[in-house]
Amino acid sequence: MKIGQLAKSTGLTPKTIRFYESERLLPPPARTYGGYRTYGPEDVERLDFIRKAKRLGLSLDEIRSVLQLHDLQEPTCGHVRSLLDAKLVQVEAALSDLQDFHRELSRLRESAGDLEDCQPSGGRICGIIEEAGLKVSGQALTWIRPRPRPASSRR
Amino acid sequence: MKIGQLAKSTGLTPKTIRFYESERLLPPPARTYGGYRTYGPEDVERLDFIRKAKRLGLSLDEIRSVLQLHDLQEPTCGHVRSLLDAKLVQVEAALSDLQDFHRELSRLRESAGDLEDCQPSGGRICGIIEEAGLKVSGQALTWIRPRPRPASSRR
DNA sequence: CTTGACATTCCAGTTGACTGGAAGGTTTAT
DNA sequence: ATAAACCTTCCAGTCAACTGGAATGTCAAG
Repeated sequence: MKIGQLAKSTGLTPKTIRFYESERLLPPPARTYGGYRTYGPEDVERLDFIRKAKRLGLSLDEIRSVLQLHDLQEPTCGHVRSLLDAKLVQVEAALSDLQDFHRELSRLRESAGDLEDCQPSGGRICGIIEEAGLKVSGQALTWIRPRPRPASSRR
Repeated sequence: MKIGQLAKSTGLTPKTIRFYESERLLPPPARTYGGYRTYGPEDVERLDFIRKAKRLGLSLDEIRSVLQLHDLQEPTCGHVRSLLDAKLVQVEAALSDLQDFHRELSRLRESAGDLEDCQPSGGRICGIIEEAGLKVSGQALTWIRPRPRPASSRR
Protein backbone atom coordinates (compact mmCIF):
# COMPACT_ATOMS: atom_id res chain seq x y z
CA MET A 1 0.00 0.00 0.00
CA LYS A 2 1.35 3.41 -0.93
CA ILE A 3 0.90 6.57 1.04
CA GLY A 4 -2.18 7.80 -0.87
CA GLN A 5 -4.00 4.58 -0.20
CA LEU A 6 -3.06 4.68 3.46
CA ALA A 7 -4.31 8.23 3.59
CA LYS A 8 -7.65 7.16 2.18
CA SER A 9 -7.92 4.24 4.59
CA THR A 10 -7.36 6.44 7.59
CA GLY A 11 -8.94 9.73 6.63
CA LEU A 12 -5.64 11.58 6.87
CA THR A 13 -3.62 13.25 4.12
CA PRO A 14 -0.28 12.02 2.78
CA LYS A 15 1.23 15.20 4.16
CA THR A 16 0.04 14.41 7.65
CA ILE A 17 1.31 10.86 7.44
CA ARG A 18 4.78 12.04 6.42
CA PHE A 19 4.61 14.60 9.20
CA TYR A 20 3.78 11.88 11.72
CA GLU A 21 6.69 9.85 10.48
CA SER A 22 8.99 12.83 10.90
CA GLU A 23 7.64 13.17 14.43
CA ARG A 24 8.45 9.51 15.10
CA LEU A 25 4.85 8.46 15.57
CA LEU A 26 5.27 6.03 12.69
CA PRO A 27 8.39 3.97 12.06
CA PRO A 28 10.22 4.67 8.80
CA PRO A 29 8.40 2.47 6.31
CA ALA A 30 9.89 0.16 3.72
CA ARG A 31 10.41 1.73 0.32
CA THR A 32 9.83 0.52 -3.21
CA TYR A 33 12.75 0.43 -5.59
CA GLY A 34 11.76 3.87 -6.80
CA GLY A 35 11.70 5.31 -3.29
CA TYR A 36 7.97 5.21 -2.58
CA ARG A 37 6.88 4.47 0.98
CA THR A 38 5.01 1.17 1.38
CA TYR A 39 2.70 0.34 4.22
CA GLY A 40 0.83 -2.66 5.62
CA PRO A 41 -2.40 -3.06 7.57
CA GLU A 42 -0.57 -2.54 10.87
CA ASP A 43 0.04 1.02 9.78
CA VAL A 44 -3.68 1.57 9.28
CA GLU A 45 -4.18 0.31 12.80
CA ARG A 46 -1.49 2.53 14.19
CA LEU A 47 -2.93 5.61 12.53
CA ASP A 48 -6.41 4.71 13.73
CA PHE A 49 -4.98 4.48 17.20
CA ILE A 50 -3.44 7.91 16.83
CA ARG A 51 -6.72 9.40 15.67
CA LYS A 52 -8.59 7.92 18.57
CA ALA A 53 -6.00 9.10 21.04
CA LYS A 54 -6.26 12.57 19.59
CA ARG A 55 -10.00 12.51 20.09
CA LEU A 56 -9.26 11.89 23.76
CA GLY A 57 -7.36 15.13 23.80
CA LEU A 58 -3.88 13.61 23.89
CA SER A 59 -1.11 15.61 22.27
CA LEU A 60 1.23 14.09 19.73
CA ASP A 61 3.93 14.10 22.42
CA GLU A 62 1.72 12.09 24.71
CA ILE A 63 0.69 9.73 21.95
CA ARG A 64 4.33 9.19 21.06
CA SER A 65 5.08 8.22 24.63
CA VAL A 66 2.38 5.54 24.50
CA LEU A 67 3.57 4.24 21.16
CA GLN A 68 7.15 4.06 22.33
CA LEU A 69 6.11 1.90 25.24
CA HIS A 70 4.16 -0.30 22.87
CA ASP A 71 7.13 -0.62 20.56
CA LEU A 72 9.20 -1.93 23.47
CA GLN A 73 6.46 -4.51 24.08
CA GLU A 74 5.68 -2.96 27.42
CA PRO A 75 2.10 -2.72 28.63
CA THR A 76 0.66 0.69 27.95
CA CYS A 77 -2.54 0.74 29.95
CA GLY A 78 -1.05 1.99 33.20
CA HIS A 79 0.56 4.87 31.39
CA VAL A 80 -2.59 5.65 29.45
CA ARG A 81 -4.58 5.68 32.65
CA SER A 82 -2.24 8.21 34.16
CA LEU A 83 -2.40 10.35 31.03
CA LEU A 84 -6.17 10.27 31.19
CA ASP A 85 -6.10 11.14 34.87
CA ALA A 86 -3.93 14.14 34.15
CA LYS A 87 -6.21 15.11 31.30
CA LEU A 88 -9.19 14.93 33.58
CA VAL A 89 -7.49 17.22 36.06
CA GLN A 90 -6.74 19.68 33.28
CA VAL A 91 -10.27 19.57 31.95
CA GLU A 92 -11.67 20.08 35.40
CA ALA A 93 -9.41 23.05 36.02
CA ALA A 94 -10.31 24.54 32.64
CA LEU A 95 -13.97 23.95 33.36
CA SER A 96 -13.87 25.69 36.69
CA ASP A 97 -11.86 28.63 35.32
CA LEU A 98 -14.29 28.91 32.49
CA GLN A 99 -17.28 28.81 34.80
CA ASP A 100 -15.84 31.54 37.00
CA PHE A 101 -15.08 33.60 33.96
CA HIS A 102 -18.53 33.09 32.56
CA ARG A 103 -20.10 34.26 35.78
CA GLU A 104 -18.00 37.41 35.86
CA LEU A 105 -18.56 38.16 32.24
CA SER A 106 -22.34 37.77 32.50
CA ARG A 107 -22.40 39.97 35.53
CA LEU A 108 -20.38 42.61 33.75
CA ARG A 109 -22.49 42.42 30.64
CA GLU A 110 -25.59 42.84 32.69
CA SER A 111 -24.30 45.82 34.59
CA ALA A 112 -23.29 47.37 31.29
CA GLY A 113 -26.94 47.70 30.37
CA ASP A 114 -28.43 47.82 26.93
CA LEU A 115 -28.02 51.45 25.99
CA GLU A 116 -26.90 51.85 22.46
CA ASP A 117 -24.21 54.37 23.17
CA CYS A 118 -22.79 56.47 25.91
CA GLN A 119 -20.77 59.62 26.03
CA PRO A 120 -17.04 59.44 25.57
CA SER A 121 -16.38 61.17 28.86
CA GLY A 122 -13.16 62.74 29.98
CA GLY A 123 -9.97 60.90 29.27
CA ARG A 124 -11.31 57.43 29.63
CA ILE A 125 -11.71 55.00 26.86
CA CYS A 126 -14.58 52.81 27.93
CA GLY A 127 -16.18 52.84 31.33
CA ILE A 128 -17.50 49.32 30.93
CA ILE A 129 -14.01 47.96 30.71
CA GLU A 130 -12.35 50.48 32.98
CA GLU A 131 -14.69 49.82 35.82
CA ALA A 132 -14.85 46.08 35.44
CA GLY A 133 -13.60 44.73 38.73
CA LEU A 134 -12.78 41.26 37.51
CA LYS A 135 -11.44 38.79 40.00
CA VAL A 136 -10.90 36.07 37.45
CA SER A 137 -8.60 36.79 34.61
CA GLY A 138 -9.97 35.94 31.23
CA GLN A 139 -6.37 36.67 30.32
CA ALA A 140 -5.54 33.11 31.13
CA LEU A 141 -8.43 32.10 28.93
CA THR A 142 -7.25 33.75 25.77
CA TRP A 143 -7.15 30.32 24.23
CA ILE A 144 -10.91 30.31 24.03
CA ARG A 145 -11.02 32.38 20.93
CA PRO A 146 -9.39 30.81 17.94
CA ARG A 147 -11.84 27.88 17.94
CA PRO A 148 -8.86 25.69 17.05
CA ARG A 149 -8.02 24.59 13.57
CA PRO A 150 -11.15 24.09 11.48
CA ALA A 151 -9.37 21.01 10.13
CA SER A 152 -10.33 22.32 6.66
CA SER A 153 -11.86 19.85 4.25
CA ARG A 154 -11.36 16.22 5.00
CA ARG A 155 -10.76 15.22 1.34
CA MET B 1 8.80 59.23 31.29
CA LYS B 2 10.95 56.75 29.38
CA ILE B 3 9.89 53.29 28.38
CA GLY B 4 11.40 51.51 31.39
CA GLN B 5 9.47 53.71 33.76
CA LEU B 6 6.26 53.21 31.81
CA ALA B 7 6.89 49.48 31.95
CA LYS B 8 7.22 49.64 35.72
CA SER B 9 4.07 51.73 36.05
CA THR B 10 2.02 49.27 34.07
CA GLY B 11 3.53 45.91 34.90
CA LEU B 12 4.51 45.28 31.29
CA THR B 13 7.98 45.00 29.80
CA PRO B 14 9.57 47.53 27.45
CA LYS B 15 9.51 44.83 24.80
CA THR B 16 5.79 44.45 25.12
CA ILE B 17 5.22 48.18 24.98
CA ARG B 18 7.23 48.46 21.77
CA PHE B 19 5.32 45.50 20.44
CA TYR B 20 2.00 47.19 21.21
CA GLU B 21 3.21 50.29 19.43
CA SER B 22 4.14 48.22 16.39
CA GLU B 23 0.65 46.71 16.54
CA ARG B 24 -0.85 50.20 16.56
CA LEU B 25 -2.34 49.89 20.02
CA LEU B 26 -0.25 52.84 21.11
CA PRO B 27 0.41 55.93 18.99
CA PRO B 28 4.03 56.59 18.07
CA PRO B 29 5.37 58.49 21.07
CA ALA B 30 7.46 61.64 21.09
CA ARG B 31 11.19 61.08 21.20
CA THR B 32 14.01 62.74 23.07
CA TYR B 33 16.78 64.30 21.06
CA GLY B 34 18.72 61.08 21.45
CA GLY B 35 15.86 59.02 20.08
CA TYR B 36 14.38 57.66 23.31
CA ARG B 37 10.62 57.25 23.50
CA THR B 38 8.90 59.55 25.97
CA TYR B 39 5.51 58.98 27.49
CA GLY B 40 2.99 60.81 29.62
CA PRO B 41 0.35 59.71 32.12
CA GLU B 42 -2.19 59.18 29.33
CA ASP B 43 -0.03 56.32 28.13
CA VAL B 44 -0.19 54.67 31.52
CA GLU B 45 -3.94 54.94 31.30
CA ARG B 46 -4.05 53.50 27.83
CA LEU B 47 -1.91 50.54 28.80
CA ASP B 48 -4.02 49.95 31.89
CA PHE B 49 -7.03 49.93 29.65
CA ILE B 50 -5.39 47.36 27.41
CA ARG B 51 -4.56 45.15 30.38
CA LYS B 52 -8.10 45.29 31.65
CA ALA B 53 -9.52 44.55 28.23
CA LYS B 54 -7.21 41.57 27.97
CA ARG B 55 -8.48 40.30 31.29
CA LEU B 56 -11.93 40.34 29.73
CA GLY B 57 -10.63 37.96 27.10
CA LEU B 58 -10.45 40.48 24.29
CA SER B 59 -7.77 39.91 21.67
CA LEU B 60 -5.35 42.62 20.64
CA ASP B 61 -7.31 42.93 17.40
CA GLU B 62 -10.50 43.56 19.30
CA ILE B 63 -8.82 45.98 21.66
CA ARG B 64 -7.36 47.85 18.73
CA SER B 65 -10.82 48.26 17.25
CA VAL B 66 -12.05 49.84 20.48
CA LEU B 67 -9.06 52.15 20.70
CA GLN B 68 -9.45 53.26 17.11
CA LEU B 69 -13.01 54.27 17.80
CA HIS B 70 -11.85 56.16 20.86
CA ASP B 71 -9.16 57.93 18.89
CA LEU B 72 -11.82 59.17 16.50
CA GLN B 73 -13.71 60.50 19.53
CA GLU B 74 -16.54 58.11 18.83
CA PRO B 75 -18.35 56.47 21.74
CA THR B 76 -17.03 52.98 22.33
CA CYS B 77 -19.56 51.48 24.67
CA GLY B 78 -21.90 50.12 22.03
CA HIS B 79 -19.05 48.38 20.31
CA VAL B 80 -17.67 47.05 23.58
CA ARG B 81 -21.06 45.67 24.46
CA SER B 82 -21.26 43.77 21.23
CA LEU B 83 -17.74 42.42 21.71
CA LEU B 84 -18.71 41.24 25.17
CA ASP B 85 -21.86 39.65 23.81
CA ALA B 86 -19.85 37.74 21.26
CA LYS B 87 -17.38 36.74 23.93
CA LEU B 88 -20.20 35.43 26.05
CA VAL B 89 -21.44 33.31 23.20
CA GLN B 90 -17.98 31.87 22.69
CA VAL B 91 -17.52 31.18 26.36
CA GLU B 92 -20.87 29.45 26.53
CA ALA B 93 -20.05 27.30 23.54
CA ALA B 94 -16.67 26.40 24.98
CA LEU B 95 -18.25 25.62 28.30
CA SER B 96 -20.77 23.26 26.84
CA ASP B 97 -18.18 21.49 24.70
CA LEU B 98 -15.96 21.15 27.68
CA GLN B 99 -18.77 19.77 29.82
CA ASP B 100 -19.62 17.17 27.21
CA PHE B 101 -16.01 16.22 26.91
CA HIS B 102 -15.59 15.99 30.64
CA ARG B 103 -18.55 13.64 30.93
CA GLU B 104 -17.15 11.36 28.26
CA LEU B 105 -13.67 11.40 29.64
CA SER B 106 -14.83 10.57 33.18
CA ARG B 107 -16.95 7.74 31.88
CA LEU B 108 -14.01 6.37 29.96
CA ARG B 109 -11.63 6.71 32.86
CA GLU B 110 -14.06 4.88 35.06
CA SER B 111 -14.57 2.03 32.65
CA ALA B 112 -10.81 1.74 32.36
CA GLY B 113 -10.62 0.56 35.94
CA ASP B 114 -7.73 0.93 38.28
CA LEU B 115 -5.55 -2.03 37.41
CA GLU B 116 -1.92 -1.08 37.33
CA ASP B 117 -1.17 -2.82 34.07
CA CYS B 118 -2.70 -5.06 31.51
CA GLN B 119 -1.35 -7.41 28.90
CA PRO B 120 -0.25 -6.04 25.60
CA SER B 121 -2.55 -8.33 23.71
CA GLY B 122 -2.47 -9.15 20.04
CA GLY B 123 -1.73 -6.36 17.63
CA ARG B 124 -3.41 -3.61 19.57
CA ILE B 125 -1.74 -0.78 21.28
CA CYS B 126 -4.07 0.10 24.12
CA GLY B 127 -7.56 -1.27 24.63
CA ILE B 128 -8.61 1.70 26.71
CA ILE B 129 -8.11 4.00 23.79
CA GLU B 130 -9.00 1.60 21.05
CA GLU B 131 -12.37 0.81 22.54
CA ALA B 132 -13.27 4.32 23.58
CA GLY B 133 -16.50 5.12 21.77
CA LEU B 134 -16.35 8.88 22.11
CA LYS B 135 -19.16 10.90 20.68
CA VAL B 136 -17.54 14.21 21.50
CA SER B 137 -14.19 14.89 20.04
CA GLY B 138 -11.62 16.16 22.47
CA GLN B 139 -9.82 16.75 19.19
CA ALA B 140 -11.51 20.09 18.98
CA LEU B 141 -10.44 20.71 22.53
CA THR B 142 -6.74 20.25 22.03
CA TRP B 143 -6.33 23.83 23.09
CA ILE B 144 -6.97 22.83 26.66
CA ARG B 145 -3.47 21.69 27.21
CA PRO B 146 -0.89 24.39 27.01
CA ARG B 147 -2.29 26.21 30.05
CA PRO B 148 -1.50 29.38 28.17
CA ARG B 149 1.55 31.47 28.86
CA PRO B 150 2.78 31.17 32.42
CA ALA B 151 3.50 34.89 32.00
CA SER B 152 7.00 34.16 33.32
CA SER B 153 8.26 36.45 36.05
CA ARG B 154 6.72 39.83 36.25
CA ARG B 155 10.10 41.56 36.75
C1' DC C 1 6.52 7.69 -26.03
C1' DT C 2 3.79 10.61 -23.71
C1' DT C 3 0.46 11.94 -20.40
C1' DG C 4 -1.31 12.15 -15.89
C1' DA C 5 -1.61 10.59 -11.41
C1' DC C 6 0.93 9.84 -7.92
C1' DA C 7 5.23 10.11 -5.27
C1' DT C 8 9.61 12.36 -3.34
C1' DT C 9 12.29 16.16 -0.61
C1' DC C 10 12.72 20.55 1.34
C1' DC C 11 11.51 25.00 2.89
C1' DA C 12 8.25 28.29 4.46
C1' DG C 13 3.99 29.79 6.44
C1' DT C 14 -0.09 29.64 9.58
C1' DT C 15 -2.01 31.53 14.56
C1' DG C 16 -1.34 35.11 18.69
C1' DA C 17 1.19 37.47 21.66
C1' DC C 18 4.92 38.00 22.62
C1' DT C 19 10.34 36.93 23.95
C1' DG C 20 15.48 36.47 23.03
C1' DG C 21 19.41 38.23 21.48
C1' DA C 22 22.78 40.84 18.72
C1' DA C 23 24.90 45.10 17.65
C1' DG C 24 25.00 49.41 18.68
C1' DG C 25 23.66 54.40 20.67
C1' DT C 26 22.65 57.55 24.99
C1' DT C 27 22.76 59.08 29.62
C1' DT C 28 24.22 59.37 34.24
C1' DA C 29 27.43 58.63 37.89
C1' DT C 30 31.92 58.21 39.44
C1' DA D 1 37.43 58.76 30.83
C1' DT D 2 34.81 55.03 31.62
C1' DA D 3 31.49 51.99 33.27
C1' DA D 4 26.72 50.72 34.13
C1' DA D 5 22.29 51.11 33.08
C1' DC D 6 19.40 52.21 29.98
C1' DC D 7 17.76 52.79 25.29
C1' DT D 8 17.49 51.85 19.97
C1' DT D 9 16.47 48.68 15.73
C1' DC D 10 15.98 44.41 13.57
C1' DC D 11 15.58 39.60 12.94
C1' DA D 12 14.47 35.12 14.65
C1' DG D 13 12.23 31.96 17.61
C1' DT D 14 8.50 30.16 20.66
C1' DC D 15 4.17 26.76 20.82
C1' DA D 16 1.25 22.74 18.01
C1' DA D 17 -0.02 20.46 14.43
C1' DC D 18 -0.02 20.73 10.53
C1' DT D 19 -0.54 22.88 5.34
C1' DG D 20 1.12 25.04 0.90
C1' DG D 21 4.00 24.97 -2.72
C1' DA D 22 8.12 24.30 -5.70
C1' DA D 23 11.04 21.38 -8.09
C1' DT D 24 11.66 16.91 -9.34
C1' DG D 25 11.09 11.72 -9.79
C1' DT D 26 8.30 7.14 -10.67
C1' DC D 27 4.88 4.38 -12.52
C1' DA D 28 0.77 2.62 -15.18
C1' DA D 29 -2.14 3.14 -19.08
C1' DG D 30 -2.99 4.13 -23.83
